[in-house]
Amino acid sequence: MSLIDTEVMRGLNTQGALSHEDKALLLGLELTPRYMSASEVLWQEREDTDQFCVVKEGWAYSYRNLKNGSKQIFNFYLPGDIIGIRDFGFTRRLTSVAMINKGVICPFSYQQLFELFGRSSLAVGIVATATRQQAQLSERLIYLGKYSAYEQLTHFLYEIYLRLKRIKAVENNSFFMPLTQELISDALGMSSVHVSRTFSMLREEGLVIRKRQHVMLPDPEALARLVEFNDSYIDEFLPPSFSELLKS
Amino acid sequence: MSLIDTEVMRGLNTQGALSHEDKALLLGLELTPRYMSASEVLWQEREDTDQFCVVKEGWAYSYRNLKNGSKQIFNFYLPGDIIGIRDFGFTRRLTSVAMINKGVICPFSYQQLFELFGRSSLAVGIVATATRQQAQLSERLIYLGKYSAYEQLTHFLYEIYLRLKRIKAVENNSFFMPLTQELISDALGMSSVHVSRTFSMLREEGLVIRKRQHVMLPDPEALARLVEFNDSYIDEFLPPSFSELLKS
DNA sequence: CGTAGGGTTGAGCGAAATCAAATATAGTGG
DNA sequence: CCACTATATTTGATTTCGCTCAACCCTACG
Repeated sequence: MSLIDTEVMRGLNTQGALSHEDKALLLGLELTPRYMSASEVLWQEREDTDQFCVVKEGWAYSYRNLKNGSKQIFNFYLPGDIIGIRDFGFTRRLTSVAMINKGVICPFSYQQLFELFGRSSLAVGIVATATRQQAQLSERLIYLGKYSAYEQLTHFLYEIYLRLKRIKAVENNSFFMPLTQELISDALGMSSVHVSRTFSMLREEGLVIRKRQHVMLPDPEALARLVEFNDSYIDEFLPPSFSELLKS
Repeated sequence: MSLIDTEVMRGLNTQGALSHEDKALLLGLELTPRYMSASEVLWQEREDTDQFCVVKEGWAYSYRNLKNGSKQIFNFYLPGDIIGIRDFGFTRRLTSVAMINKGVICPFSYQQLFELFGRSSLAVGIVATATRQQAQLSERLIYLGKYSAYEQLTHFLYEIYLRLKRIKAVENNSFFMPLTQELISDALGMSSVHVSRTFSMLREEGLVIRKRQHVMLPDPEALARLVEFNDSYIDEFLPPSFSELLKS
């Protein structure tokens, strides 16, 4: 999974906004693969910020260890996602990042990112990518604040499903999800015990079948209807006007 | 309060990264003031996205009306803040935005933003601004997920205090805060009744004195210690290396 | 002086946390 | 291939935080 295949960059590309040099620059970010083992830490909170990463394979997550001993997970990163944009503009890492399972990442430097900024289209692409991450976070925030555990977990599973579908990692409504209930609980701000109970409810209703790391959603759209899932933050295209604006 | 006075842009400027043209472009965003009354709506969720705003005076907030009748507030915008970056890269608004009290905003167009992207320094500035907003949101998320109402409100008040201090709107540890407890409750994901109770606790402990729209924190740092406030996401400078990278 | 929009206070309830114990299941080395 | 271990998951019992409902109070303002 390459950056160039992400929603945002594909959008720019089909709008004809990416030159050969642009694409070359983008691909240049992914030349130095690094093989990561499960649980390996990419960086810790408060370390100096000096690079970003593209996930090529495997899942990663960003988190903060809290003073009360628990842990808050912010994001799960799937193949094709950029890790570290959140820290752009800060000298130190705001969160730690670690792999969930083994995988491959491609680190790239601030310098390389700045080269992208020299090209409007790519600057636009980066900002759009960053705001999409932010939009994802915002949706999570809604569910944390105002909805029940049941609705939260439902929303979470459907979001993962959509994101995986976009990168062609869903087959027959089934997908691989290397998350423990503990990890899910740290992301959703609930106890792992309650995650288990909530999974049981979903299972009894025939909405979610989960066997260790394999999840099947017999009727994904049923989940979406349950929580009135607003998929625009994941699925929407770039505004068509971007191509016009980039030409001027 | 102008964009050019924000932390991020001042940082770039003192690093010598902003040319005269850059500054002119920035100031050009603030040429068309629009006077807004209290509660006036800037835009609604799902409307076409065609502009951004800088807040010159007054407070605004972004929110989503939820299917269960409640409302989730994402951000409060203070003078100097940019509204709408969250929607960049989407064709429709992800959230509604409205004024809290009366004020002045300066709208600017996508076209104008794209002109900024033609200049690396400003593109960097915009991304840094966007990620700072995201960082703010992330901190909120932590408190929503893992901390008690008491800790949440404490954190919230200290954050507002810090943001106001940065724009010189704090005097003698006192500041003007045009928020009802209802608005606060919609931001923090708790009931307004419980916000009231929590304010009472803070009052009894002598940590917060609140009279209508005026708040005084006798000992702000005491609040910060209570929640181990990590102020890097508000107060930290841009990485010094930015100036080097922008030259190349 | 009356009213309306905040804010405060009390009582009862419920969702989810915590604590604790019992079961899977995957991996490991022998 | 099996026994053993560590890690996940499930289930039950109890507690707690914060919600809801309801009444009441305050104060700014026409």
